[in-house]
Amino acid sequence: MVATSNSIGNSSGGVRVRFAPSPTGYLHVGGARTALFNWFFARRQGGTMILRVEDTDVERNRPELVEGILDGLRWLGVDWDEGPYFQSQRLDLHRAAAEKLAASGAAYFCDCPPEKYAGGDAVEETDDAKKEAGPRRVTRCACREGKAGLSVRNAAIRFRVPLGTTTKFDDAVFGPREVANEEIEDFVLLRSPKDGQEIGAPTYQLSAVVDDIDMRITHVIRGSDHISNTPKQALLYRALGATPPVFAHVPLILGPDRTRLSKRHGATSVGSYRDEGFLPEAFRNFLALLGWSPGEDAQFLRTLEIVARFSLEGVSRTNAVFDRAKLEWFNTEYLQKLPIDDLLPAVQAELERARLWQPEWAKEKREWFSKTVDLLRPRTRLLPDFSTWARAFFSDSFEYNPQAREKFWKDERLGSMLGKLADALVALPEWNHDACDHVLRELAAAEGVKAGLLINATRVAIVGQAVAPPLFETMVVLGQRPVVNRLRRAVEALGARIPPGETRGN
RNA sequence: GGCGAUAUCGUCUAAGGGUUAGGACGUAGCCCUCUCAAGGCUAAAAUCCGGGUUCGAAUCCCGGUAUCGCUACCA
Repeated sequence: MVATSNSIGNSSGGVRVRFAPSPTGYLHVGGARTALFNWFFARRQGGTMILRVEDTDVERNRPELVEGILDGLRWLGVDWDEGPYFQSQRLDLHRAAAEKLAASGAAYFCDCPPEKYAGGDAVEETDDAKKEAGPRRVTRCACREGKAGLSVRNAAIRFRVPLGTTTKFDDAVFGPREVANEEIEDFVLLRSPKDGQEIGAPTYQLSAVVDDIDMRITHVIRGSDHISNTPKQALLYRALGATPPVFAHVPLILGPDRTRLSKRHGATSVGSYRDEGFLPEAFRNFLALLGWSPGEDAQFLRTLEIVARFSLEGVSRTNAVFDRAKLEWFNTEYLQKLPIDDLLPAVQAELERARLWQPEWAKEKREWFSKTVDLLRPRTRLLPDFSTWARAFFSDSFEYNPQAREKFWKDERLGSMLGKLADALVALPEWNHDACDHVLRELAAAEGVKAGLLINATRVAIVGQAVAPPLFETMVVLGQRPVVNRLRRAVEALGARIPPGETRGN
């Protein structure tokens, strides 16, 4: 066992999983999916979710990024029961483990230059001749057998991989695996001390295993890029006297060109999807189905349903391409199908962001707000649509969409007709769908034009868009006074379009 | 180069010896219609290649190919 003095973890059994990001960048979609799978599994099993920040790489760490990663997780709806723990604060535990391994002979001091190991095909430090012949072997240097004159003071500690045998582990996704130990290099546990340092820094392999043991992790769910590291870790577990956890490697997420998802493919950070106005639950649903299948045809799965069905058996072994079009489809599904009360807070946040929000919409005019959002949502794709495309529903200050004017304000008679429509509407004693419908169609008949001409022109006049909900429902939520005012404003806009004294051809 | 994994419509996937190989996204068309969506209907679209095993293979085995991963004193 590892030192228990500053041990974490409780004594109760049950599933314990962790998400362990390193703060070298933002939370990206691959990490988010890994976090999500851990979380689904923990929640499904009634287990414990632990967050651990793997910040052992002093060179690349950016501590200021940690908060952003946590924000991304919170937005995703991934919560954790323990942590965040920081590996940088647990170095003593890791070092103690390395020294213990060195003392027991499971590890050894090595002062060879790193370049010797990099590239990995130095057969033996002595003869170059053998490089050409035969299959390449993993580097084993003389330090392994106790090199003479070795200065322990500035040496690294390497794990002494036991030769002549094989290392096995079971993967819940990929099945049983076995590798010959000859293929496993004597990886570094503790880096050589930097100038002025008393003792070196632990590596990922060491820290991860020591912490997983100490935190009593039962299931390591992580990206399949770690599958090749796993034999090393299995070896470490045993050398430290611990039983390896269940490993579950989930396939990687690829860009449309089938290479690993990266900045080149555009937005890869979770934050950018939040900023674009995706709903977290839609994003979760999309990510859940990338590399996992419930085994039936269901696509639209609320989070609770996913948790209820999640199992490691359903995880795929094939890397998956991130398909933005499908993500957008999920978002429109949620925009349309969510119980309206679940959607309202998200729309409110969007309107607040756009400085369009009126507090009364959450109080005495809540009913109106709910109806309006419900009317708008079938035509929205992203949250900002509510404050841009649908701006006229929440503000008197809006502009006429140029394409809409072009398309529906062509007819020269429109100026006078919209004026007459305003006059007729202002006289209406009751403001409802049928009354508006009746007035407009009467006018169209009297003018000898199709109702559609007037309907489309009116739509542009009152909401500024060519695309909007059905007109009479729109008029009802907007209200009588605003509709009349907007029609009169449109009459002016239409009049201004044609300079006085000038006739216009077709 | 070495080691490993993976391979079903363009994409995500279902089927794990016997199915017209199913669903979803996207695409195309039709219906609906006051715009545009939504919705409904329809269509095109796949078992990487080659060998085996078997009465029968997408499914099991072998080889090839492709892709991805690892091959750091990064994580």
